[in-house]
Amino acid sequence: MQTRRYHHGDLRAALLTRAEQTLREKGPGALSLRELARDLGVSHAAPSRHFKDKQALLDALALAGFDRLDETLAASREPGATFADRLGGFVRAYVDFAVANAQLIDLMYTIKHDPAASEALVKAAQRLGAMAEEVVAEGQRAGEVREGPVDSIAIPVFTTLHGFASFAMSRVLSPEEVASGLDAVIAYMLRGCAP
Amino acid sequence: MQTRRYHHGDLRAALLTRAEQTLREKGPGALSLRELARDLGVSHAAPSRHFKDKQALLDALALAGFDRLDETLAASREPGATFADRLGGFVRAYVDFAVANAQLIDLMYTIKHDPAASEALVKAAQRLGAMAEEVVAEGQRAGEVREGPVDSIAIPVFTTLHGFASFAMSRVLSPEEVASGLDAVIAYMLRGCAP
DNA sequence: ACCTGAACACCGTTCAAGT
DNA sequence: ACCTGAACACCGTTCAAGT
Repeated sequence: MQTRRYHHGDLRAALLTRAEQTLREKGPGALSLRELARDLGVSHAAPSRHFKDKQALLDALALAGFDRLDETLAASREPGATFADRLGGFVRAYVDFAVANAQLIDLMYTIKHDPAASEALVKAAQRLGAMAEEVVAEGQRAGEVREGPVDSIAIPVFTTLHGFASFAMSRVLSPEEVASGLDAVIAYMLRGCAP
Repeated sequence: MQTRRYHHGDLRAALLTRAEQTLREKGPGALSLRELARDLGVSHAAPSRHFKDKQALLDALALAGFDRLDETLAASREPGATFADRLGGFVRAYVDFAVANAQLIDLMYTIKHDPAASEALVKAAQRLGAMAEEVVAEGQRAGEVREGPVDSIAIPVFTTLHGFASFAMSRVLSPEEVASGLDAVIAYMLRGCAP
């Protein structure tokens, strides 16, 4: 018989943590504010103090996802390496994250189709694009990537990366195709980038 | 004062048509079986005769989307042309469809993350992959595409295509980036395919 | 065969009221 | 400041009953 504490401490953070957990385990359809509140031992109206509506919670979740992906990608950087290694590392880090956080990645990217999507999310996605751009630009500086407008190479590269990750998360590609396909994809990207 | 007819004629088809319309106009969040039934002048329980639950309707919608995309791509085939033209045509047709049917494409591909996703949907997506594979294989036969396992080229190509379409639908790429980026992407794909 | 109407167990959101 | 409890207007799904 546990007494319900009046204050939760940090309900906002608790909501986000729990929400991501059920997103991962039961999918986006199973995400309910009321159930979240129940799980955390709080009244069903309590979440509204921290998120003005359900969409606001989803946005916060997606934004946190972008932040974590950013960190993951930044941590995978290998400054000294060759372009092939740098690109390969970037791609593997992105795909690994996508596979490990399929539902979250999906939330991060599908939210933007909504006309009312928050500007912050679009910016977060564009930050990732900028990171890919940087990898390509450094390759150009080193003479390992063909010359020309960075975007004419960075956009195709990021596009391939995201598409592969997207297929890897879904069942369009089997796990074996993902495993064996990754090297082929990286080789193909390198051909597309070569001078 | 219109009387409600008892039979609807073809309620199933009417439900699908109306559902796709509201999906397009108001997004997936606004799709409700009860509202659909109301719009069609039928009781809220009537749809259950034709779709066992909401997911079944969404699956049918996605499946119809794959069929239409298939037709669109098949219609864009130019058998006599060079590989570059054939690939370019395929890519443009896919991207155009994606931009014109953003919410639908999203539904088509996100549904598969659901563990309970219908096998038919996965197969439909794989049919598209097979079409891309065919374009690449024909390019190989003509000596315009590098040799090796078809998948080692077809998967990267389809992956790039889907990723670009996905970014084009969302707001990661601005409309200008999409317009100007398409040619760059096709050129990059061709470099990745070149012998 | 196809649909209705009522019922059930859920939602998200709002708002006075409590501490 | 933060939370509760009740209220409102919605959902999806099921099932006896109607035609």
